Amino acid sequence: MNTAIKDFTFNSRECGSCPIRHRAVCSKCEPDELDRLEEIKYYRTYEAGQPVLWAGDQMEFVASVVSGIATLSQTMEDGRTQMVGLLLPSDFIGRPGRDFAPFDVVAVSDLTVCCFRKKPFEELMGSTPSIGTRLLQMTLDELDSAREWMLVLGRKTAREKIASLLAILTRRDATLNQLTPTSGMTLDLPLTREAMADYLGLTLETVSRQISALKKAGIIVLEGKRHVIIPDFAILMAETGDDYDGGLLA
Amino acid sequence: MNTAIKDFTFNSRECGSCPIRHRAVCSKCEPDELDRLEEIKYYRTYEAGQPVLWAGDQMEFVASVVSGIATLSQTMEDGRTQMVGLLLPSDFIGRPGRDFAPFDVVAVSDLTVCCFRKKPFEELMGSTPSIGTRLLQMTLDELDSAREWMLVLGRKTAREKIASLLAILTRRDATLNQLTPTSGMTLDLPLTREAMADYLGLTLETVSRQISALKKAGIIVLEGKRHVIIPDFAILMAETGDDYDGGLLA
DNA sequence: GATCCCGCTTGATCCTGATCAATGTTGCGC
DNA sequence: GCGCAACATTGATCAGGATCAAGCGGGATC
Repeated sequence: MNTAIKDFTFNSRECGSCPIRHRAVCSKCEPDELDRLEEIKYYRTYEAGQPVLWAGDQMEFVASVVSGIATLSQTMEDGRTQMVGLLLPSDFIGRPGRDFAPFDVVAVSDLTVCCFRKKPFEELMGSTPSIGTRLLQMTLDELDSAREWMLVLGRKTAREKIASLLAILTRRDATLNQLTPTSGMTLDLPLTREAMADYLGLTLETVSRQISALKKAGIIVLEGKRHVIIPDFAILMAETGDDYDGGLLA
Repeated sequence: MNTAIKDFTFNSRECGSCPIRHRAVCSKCEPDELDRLEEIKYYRTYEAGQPVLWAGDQMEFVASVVSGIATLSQTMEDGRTQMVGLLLPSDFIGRPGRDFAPFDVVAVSDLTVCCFRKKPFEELMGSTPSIGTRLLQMTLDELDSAREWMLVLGRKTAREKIASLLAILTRRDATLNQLTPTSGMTLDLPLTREAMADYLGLTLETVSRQISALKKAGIIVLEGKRHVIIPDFAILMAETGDDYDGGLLA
């Protein structure tokens, strides 16, 4: 049985120590399978606002976000849209074994993705079980996040929704940059008010009002429209409605 | 490479032709790996209302629903709860590679599950890539359903939510029983009004009112509280807000 | 510097679904 | 058959967030 690649994912940045949290194709791992990944690898860039995939499109690659941000969303005929996922650096795009994209993928900022041609990637997956295992773990993570988000959408108030979003973005940011502070955190909002609304199942006016309310309450400090300072992360967490035991990664 | 088991899942009912939609461990497939599955297999039954797993519990098995219905849900400290999944016969419970249950699993009706001890199952998975591939596909399916449900929770009106739920339950029922009609369908609601409310992010009163409204509009016919007749599935679909092209499995 | 546009904020009002409350229905144990 | 409990329906009122509308601020373009 082939276990050449022991740990990795599909992002090719920062391959120093191949930690799981980097989810990086690690050039230090095992050379032979990696060479095959390298062969089928290429980069793509998108400008802010550009679509990457429309729901129903044929997918001829799987990919990993290298830099920038994309959204995964669904739109009804009458224009109501719901974001179903936020793709940040190290996130995976694509479905091995599926031919068509199930949701719209749109670049929100300038975006670079590291693509692997789908056919050969699937073949490699078939011969390297650890890739499948890794992908299963990542998919289970995504499934858990999606289900947690269902609680936010179905049961939380507007204020709790905003607090939850800020908390999640702050956490993702901190783990990506390997920070572990608990207070005095900072966050550059990657989304417009409208995009936040689409993520939270609200209108942009409500988003704006609730952000103002959190600001007035001193729970966040705004510098400009997008730069958020969080004086005390625990206080923000208290607004989410979730129980919180103190760690950043609770 | 080991490909003994070509297609299967983890339910052991109706193994006649081993179609993907049965998701059955098919005793007609390949004997050697199946024997190993049989070795680590056992059944459990739960009464209606009984918990199967609480979030945070150690999981020592993975399982597949044989008969009955269970729910996957999350509850906030103040009691607000959100259902994040409905487990019907053939659905899979468990996370290979994870030790703790992420959500509550509760039997809604009398429930029988077919369990596999987790450790040996994971070992079998490691040596039989097709199991991992199959599980990845199933997990991707669940992820897509979860994301579709996010649109329901975030953007649909109460009436659309009810219609969506009825449509989904009807479809699942039809595919499980291999029916392919398009009209004159019938559905026995497996859920109380409260459970429906928890699934849809509504209150039970709103669920009741909207069901009455659909009844008054002739979109559904009720016999008793739980038995629903759907005179025209397309008309029901029109109430969901989704686009619908005519097939039952659109 | 003037203008425009986009993203955002704020205000006034409306409406959907929540909440509170009473009543109805069904099934079960006795 | 009676009483009880769980489930369900219906009504009255309330409130949170949507909708409609006006205006602000800052960056890009001319």
